[in-house]
Amino acid sequence: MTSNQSFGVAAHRARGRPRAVQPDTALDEAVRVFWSQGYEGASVSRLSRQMRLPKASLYQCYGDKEGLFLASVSRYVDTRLANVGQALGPSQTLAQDLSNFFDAAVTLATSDPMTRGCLISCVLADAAGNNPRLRKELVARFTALETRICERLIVGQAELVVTVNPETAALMIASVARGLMLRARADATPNSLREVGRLTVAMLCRT
Amino acid sequence: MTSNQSFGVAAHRARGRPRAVQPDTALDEAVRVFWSQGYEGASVSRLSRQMRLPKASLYQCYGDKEGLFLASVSRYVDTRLANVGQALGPSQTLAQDLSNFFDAAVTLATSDPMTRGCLISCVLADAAGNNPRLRKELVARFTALETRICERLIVGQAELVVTVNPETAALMIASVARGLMLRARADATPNSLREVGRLTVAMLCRT
DNA sequence: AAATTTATAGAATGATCATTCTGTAAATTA
DNA sequence: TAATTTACAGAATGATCATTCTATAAATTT
Repeated sequence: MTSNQSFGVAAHRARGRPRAVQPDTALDEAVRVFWSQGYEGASVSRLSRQMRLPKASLYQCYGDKEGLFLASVSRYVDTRLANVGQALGPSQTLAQDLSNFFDAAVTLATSDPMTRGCLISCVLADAAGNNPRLRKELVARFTALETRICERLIVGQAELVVTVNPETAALMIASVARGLMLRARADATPNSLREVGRLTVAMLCRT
Repeated sequence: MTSNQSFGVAAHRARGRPRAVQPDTALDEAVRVFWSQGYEGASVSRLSRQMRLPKASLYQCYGDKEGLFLASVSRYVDTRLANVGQALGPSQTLAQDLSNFFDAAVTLATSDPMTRGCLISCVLADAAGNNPRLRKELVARFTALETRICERLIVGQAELVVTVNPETAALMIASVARGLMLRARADATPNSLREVGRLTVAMLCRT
């Protein structure tokens, strides 16, 4: 009994020779290559080899290197950053949710020495310097996180120490998180970074 | 009456044909190229052209591209980051010095649209992913700032809201500053970033 | 003035870059 | 089974990469 390979219930298999690897699995490898090598530093040859996807198929799927990178960023957001955002809840107190948020970010940025830091804060931010499309992508990703944090702050506004502007506080929290991602790129210990998260929460929330 | 070209009073001019451009002037241009293009994204041909320094002279001076980049980072620290660190004083209250520090960082990161963000936080951090020497440089530059902030906090410890660990607070302040640099890379307005600095200071210092 | 020294301008080099092409393999459809 | 469709494996392409070489220019020293 063969599986239907995640197609819909009544879907037929696509015509032609099937792919040797699942596109999502291949993208996970692309994420790792870009994350460690940077956008310009990652060669298509290396990407193709590590993804185990032939160059012709790679260009068929993603158009060009920039398209592959943008797909990798999306995959990274969906698979690696998803639980960082989910930690914001609201599920517990604001202080607890924010602590979980920082802890999840630190764990993501420090768990694998080959992929330290954050694909967005460390790699996309560099590539955004001279590439309008990548800069637009960076703006979108940054704004999305700030909006998410801001909404959580508004829900729990009574738990904030003083009447701060939620938008400014959200940008401040996002800035701390991004600073931690950067610091993780440079051999910081997870514990030292977690302490920064705890301090930030302690200063923002009522005891 | 010819100047002695910034050599010592009794120094003789060096033998051989003199350079067409001052090395420091050339380095300022290299800083701009790396800052906007990234380390891997900046080609030696472009660097040579924009520095108006022939490739042969470039290699004679700096060894290779990595050496030129490290020299550019040093130049950037000395010329662009100097006043950011100096803003920490101590010259006024802790709150005022920290505010000036954040403001100087924001001004640096937003004043020229061709060179948004920070050469260290946005460019060196990316290149540090797979290059041990550049990672070591990143660690050194990051640590230097944190040490500088920590010393300032210890001097003004009485002005902090509560008894916080100065090292953790220093890392937190540095993280906010780096997060602001990243956000500046993505079209943030100077004012929104300055507000984050003000909020951070307000939370850390006694009114 | 002749010899020496260093920089210049730009061509040359070999490697690697992103991208495309060629021929074959593996699937579906008729 | 024959025709069609899509992917595979890897060579080919032309551009660009970092780096070096060649020949000449501009300075100092003797």
